Amino acid sequence: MSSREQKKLQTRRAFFNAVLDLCMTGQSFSSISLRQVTREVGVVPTAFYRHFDDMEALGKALVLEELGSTLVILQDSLQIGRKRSFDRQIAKSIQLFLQTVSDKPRYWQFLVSERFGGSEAVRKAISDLLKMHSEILGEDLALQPAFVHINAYDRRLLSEAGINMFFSWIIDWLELTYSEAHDDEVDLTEIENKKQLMLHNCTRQAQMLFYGAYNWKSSEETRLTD
Amino acid sequence: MSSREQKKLQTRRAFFNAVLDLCMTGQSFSSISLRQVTREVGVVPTAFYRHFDDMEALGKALVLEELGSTLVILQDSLQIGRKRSFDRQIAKSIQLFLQTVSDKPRYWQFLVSERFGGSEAVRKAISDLLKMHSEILGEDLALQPAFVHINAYDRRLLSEAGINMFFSWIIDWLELTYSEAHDDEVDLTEIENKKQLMLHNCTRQAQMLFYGAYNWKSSEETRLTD
DNA sequence: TGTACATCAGTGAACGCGCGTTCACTGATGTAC
DNA sequence: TGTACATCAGTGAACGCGCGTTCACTGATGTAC
Repeated sequence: MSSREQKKLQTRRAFFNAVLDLCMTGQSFSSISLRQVTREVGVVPTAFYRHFDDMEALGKALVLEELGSTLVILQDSLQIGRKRSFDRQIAKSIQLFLQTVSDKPRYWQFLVSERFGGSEAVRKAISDLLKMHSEILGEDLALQPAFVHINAYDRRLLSEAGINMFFSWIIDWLELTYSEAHDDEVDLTEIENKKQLMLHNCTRQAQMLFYGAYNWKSSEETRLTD
Repeated sequence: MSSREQKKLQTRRAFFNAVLDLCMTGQSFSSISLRQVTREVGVVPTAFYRHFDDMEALGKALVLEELGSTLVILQDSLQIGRKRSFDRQIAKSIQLFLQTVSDKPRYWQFLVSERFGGSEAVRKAISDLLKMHSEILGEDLALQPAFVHINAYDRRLLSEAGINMFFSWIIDWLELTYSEAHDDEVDLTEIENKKQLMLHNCTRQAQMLFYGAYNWKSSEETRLTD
């Protein structure tokens, strides 16, 4: 790759970073302006068009090129283990997942905030990403002895429900980790206690779901009407 | 109440309606402008300040005054019945819930899209609303024989997980009902089939969670670490 | 290797537009006598 | 009941500002000979 191409790619990544940083200030993607982004990157507004047609294209590219790899974490986290006891493994998985969320807060915050957000293109891109990953995750779940009795279709439903449950925790969890990083006057051990409590609550919620799956009979018909 | 006060209240409600209508066009609340709203209401931009300090205040008031009553539906829907058989009642509850979502699509779309959206005030207001309702719902669940063995704390966690699961379906469900209403060329029976399939999938996901709760032992300790 | 030309990421001025907010106003409704 | 004044929801002009997008440009990097 030529040094010119490298430089261009570097700027492109700077655009992605700028969007993520701006989203961390509390704004949603659809309320961020093209000029704000270029200001953050440190280029003139017109330079934007060397990389993307418009903000929608930038948002879509950000999801496709940067956030896909982030979701791979979900696979590792939700691979409810094969060696440990069932309930311990759930706890460990969630601890792992929340840790990776804390490690890359901007990625997860963006995914959650924009999943049902104002940009059609971004919404669609995230939705497709999640669909793909719940499929993969559904296959992974087959490896866990506790779930072998569930058929592929229902495993897919279980992984979808699991992902949605995991996603529902992210914003509250990130708020805790932010206050840990920024509010100097707050007692750090108090936040640590809150994090432990949240970890405990999340684990119990996940256990309810996965206990249900453990006791699941795929053969049983779902009766919809009277 | 004087006719002048009545007229003012009417305009205030018109502002709420305008926001909901604008949000149905695919925009997020934080990307809607004050002038857009007043245009939709049919008043001059300056009239806005007779009712709200700024857009944040409008958003917050909308949640507090209009959307709280919408969530009461959740109570009725998730009161996993006392007369029916367990699994049939789950199916019926979800059917009921999705029906009410279809009945007031603007309300639910706003709640879901703005729950993790760009306006701090709106986010907080929705979060508080949901917290309150999962508390009420947790108490309601005590009335279901299948859940009496779960302690209050865990019932609260269950209702929270249930609400989050229900919320995760809303956008996909609304997309289905929109295509039913607008895409004339699409086969209506095909959409009806998709809706039935989704109802089926949602029911199975909910059953996994509530089966887990049914088999739950509150006394069992949640072990967090190795 | 050296030269002459092509490419193209980033520049900077300019545009018309919708934005939030100010201000003094109007005229219908409400109130006091 | 009739009159004189107060209230206040909605008006309309005006403001400065940041926006997205256009255009002709610059100068470093890449390519052909």
